[in-house]
Amino acid sequence: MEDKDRAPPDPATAGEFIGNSSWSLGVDDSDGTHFFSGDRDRTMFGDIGWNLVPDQVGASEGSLPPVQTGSIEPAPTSSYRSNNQSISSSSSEDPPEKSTVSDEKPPEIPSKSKKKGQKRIRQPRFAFMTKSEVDHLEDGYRWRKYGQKAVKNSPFPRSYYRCTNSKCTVKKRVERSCEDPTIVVTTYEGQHCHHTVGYPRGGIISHEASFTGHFSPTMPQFYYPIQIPTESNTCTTPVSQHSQSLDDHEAGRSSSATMAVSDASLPQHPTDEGLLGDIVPRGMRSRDERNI
DNA sequence: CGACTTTGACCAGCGC
DNA sequence: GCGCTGGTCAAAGTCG
Repeated sequence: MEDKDRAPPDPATAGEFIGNSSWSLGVDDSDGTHFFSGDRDRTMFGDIGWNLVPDQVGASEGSLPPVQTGSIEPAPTSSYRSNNQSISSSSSEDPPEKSTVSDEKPPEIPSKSKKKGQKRIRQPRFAFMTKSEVDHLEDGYRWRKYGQKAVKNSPFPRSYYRCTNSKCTVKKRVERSCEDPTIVVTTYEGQHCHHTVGYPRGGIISHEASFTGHFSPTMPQFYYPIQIPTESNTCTTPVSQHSQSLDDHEAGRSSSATMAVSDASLPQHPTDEGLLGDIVPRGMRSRDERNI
């Protein structure tokens, strides 16, 4: 088990983002979900929630802070199991500086206490799609699977994970696109109130880590969004329109790999402010970058 | 032995 | 009200 945390990041498990160089932002009215859209390259992600890393405690309790801030830190890597199939992400259980979600306990979620009459509180959600052959992408945190369900109109089951940190209420949902089985859709809910397991051994970080709770400018790359239309729930990942471009890029690749579109390599990006700018205040970014 | 996964059952929300 | 579906629980099993 220890080996898991020490193993070098596995590109295959890290997955590959499906990205683009042109994108737009839309909103899915079904549940206040925001989706980024784009049309090229590999990285793709959509904001299925209201924010990424709400700074204030309780922000996730329904309120939707317009700006997200949060702790930014070196992202981690994780580990993988020997069979290379069931990968668990490593994570740091220690919250050295719970600066952002500190003082108070994380928002209480009636997860375990499924008491009658108690309404489920939705946490901010953020989803992205990754081209990967493995379902569970590593993101620097450790997750415990607590459920799996067959999804309507999809041949692929959906897995439910919870952060192993007892104080952390973050959950994530992993499922494969019904239209493009090579694409894994990961949806995060909530925000981590702790740091990741540690710094990446090998320097490769999964994209997930950067969005789950600690948008990390330390990572040399950012990802560009693609549209994740969600007209209906029949298929959470209608990525067909992207498949082609993806395939083009993926041609020749045997499997998924951690792939990031670095700022530098994205000339057409809306600006490196783009998504990042919407999420992490410039000041914070620079500050953290200095910590690299 | 502890951590994690699997899996069936249960519960709540939602649409009809 | 009823049925469907998503989400969660928790016991049992697996693995290192």
